[in-house]
Amino acid sequence: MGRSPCCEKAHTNKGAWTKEEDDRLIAYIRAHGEGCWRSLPKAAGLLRCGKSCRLRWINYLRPDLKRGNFTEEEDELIIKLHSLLGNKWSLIAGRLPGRTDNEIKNYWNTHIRRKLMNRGIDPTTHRPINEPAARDVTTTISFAVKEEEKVSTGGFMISKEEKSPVRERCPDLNLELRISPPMYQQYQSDQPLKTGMRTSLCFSCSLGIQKSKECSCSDIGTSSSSNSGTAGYDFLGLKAGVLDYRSLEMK
DNA sequence: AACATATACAACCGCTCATAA
DNA sequence: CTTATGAGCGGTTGTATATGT
Repeated sequence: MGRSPCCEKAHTNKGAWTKEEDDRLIAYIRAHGEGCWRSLPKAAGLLRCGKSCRLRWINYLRPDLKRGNFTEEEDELIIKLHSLLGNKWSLIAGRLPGRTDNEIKNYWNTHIRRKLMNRGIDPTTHRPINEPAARDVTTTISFAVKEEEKVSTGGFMISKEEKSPVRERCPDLNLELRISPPMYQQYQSDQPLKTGMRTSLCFSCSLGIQKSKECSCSDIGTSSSSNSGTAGYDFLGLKAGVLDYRSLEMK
């Protein structure tokens, strides 16, 4: 079966873009907007693959790009976000206006990795390089306001919880981020459910994205129709204004 | 000055995901 | 449900430039 190639490779240019190609692409997008990348090259008179056009536009030609050196604040934010999100460059880029995923990825690989190594920190795990076998500590994103150790990380609140004696097999490989809706746990554990209170949420709602079509719980609970779009949990601190989840989406 | 090596970053490739037919 | 397609993402490569010998 397989799939057809994204473009006719035999008749496409590769490598660095020329000024003329850039101008053509800019002019076309100004006139028609971003749209179907596959058909764009032909329509714009470019001998380029659609993917190549998209990349060129997103990474270089977009008018809202910042360019220039990264500031110290951006460095630190990237480090914090990377410790939370891993190599999710597009998500990280979503928190840095004017920066692209490709730019951040390159910057990470060329600058920040070395910077962390010099600090004695493993850039992959964000732990001290010489730290003996990792302790059984799991990083949990929690939105509950509890009086426990919290680290503010670019808007996220991170708590470190010491786990039970049950040890995981490969603690070094445990890079998961546990996202736990705290109120749900609270309801389960120590509060009798009030009448009409939501007992469970579909995944969409638990992420704070209530899609009316797929949502299986929109008819229960207390969320009114007026705010159903943002009902559900305060995912990544959305409601608290700590982090706007929607802004994590790309560009 | 000439060459070797390191660095930075633009661009490509292959894959996954979402969606429409 | 299956398949085809387009878009997007992350890893990797290629090349221009900087630096060292």
